[in-house]
Amino acid sequence: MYLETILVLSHKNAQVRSIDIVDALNFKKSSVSVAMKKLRENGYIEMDGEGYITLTKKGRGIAETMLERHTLISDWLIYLGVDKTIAVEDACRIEHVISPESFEAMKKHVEEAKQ
Amino acid sequence: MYLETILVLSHKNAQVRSIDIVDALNFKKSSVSVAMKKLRENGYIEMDGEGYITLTKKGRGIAETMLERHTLISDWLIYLGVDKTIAVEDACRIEHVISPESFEAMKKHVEEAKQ
DNA sequence: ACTATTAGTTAGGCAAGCCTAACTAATAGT
DNA sequence: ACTATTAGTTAGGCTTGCCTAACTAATAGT
Repeated sequence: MYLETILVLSHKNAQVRSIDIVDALNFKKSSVSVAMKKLRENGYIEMDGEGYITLTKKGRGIAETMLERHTLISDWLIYLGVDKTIAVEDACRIEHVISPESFEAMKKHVEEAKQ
Repeated sequence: MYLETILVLSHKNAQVRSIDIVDALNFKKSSVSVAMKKLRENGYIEMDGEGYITLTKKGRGIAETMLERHTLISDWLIYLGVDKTIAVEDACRIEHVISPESFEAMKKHVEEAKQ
């Protein structure tokens, strides 16, 4: 969730700080601060002296996986007629629980169905 | 999760006790005991003197919703070529996070696609 | 200079949902 | 009768992931 948000923010913002994540996710500063600490400790992100956040290779990989899942699942739900807001919320939750196998199968299916 | 398990067990077992749920879910007795207490307190199940469990109307409704979701999602993933074990595990998690809107859209799509 | 705002931190709380450990109570085996 | 097994309970622990509260430190407004 956090990694994906950082990736998305880095696309449109040039630089990403904790406060941007706070605004994006509507969480509290303290929650984000603690989460960033953990991501730092586990080597998913790096933070420079001014608090600017960059994804490590490891973190970027996960972020990209999540973003791909999110995009495909929400697009697909929207394509099926689901309201966009709901589709995005559902994709957000499904992307975290679906296995790589199921996602790949779904991806293949969606790509075929859309043609 | 628990309600759905109770419904499935009641189909094949005539009577359902906590221990049956322990075996079905591979949880510990204490976890199931605590969970049953909460379900009882919130009016989802009833337990008689011998510990036999029945779903209330409220509990049955939720159990049936979950089971329908579970069945449709896992069947669909299997249909897409996902290994059955993985499909069932994924369905288990997705059924709890998908909205009614998305599920209905998906159901419609799956029914059409299968013909 | 003084104050307000902004960014970030730590500490402690709380709920969910699992666990182990220690217990009661009833039934079954010999 | 005594013991082992089976079913169930309570208490307390742990992790995740959010929260509020109280704090530091730096920047901006007048």
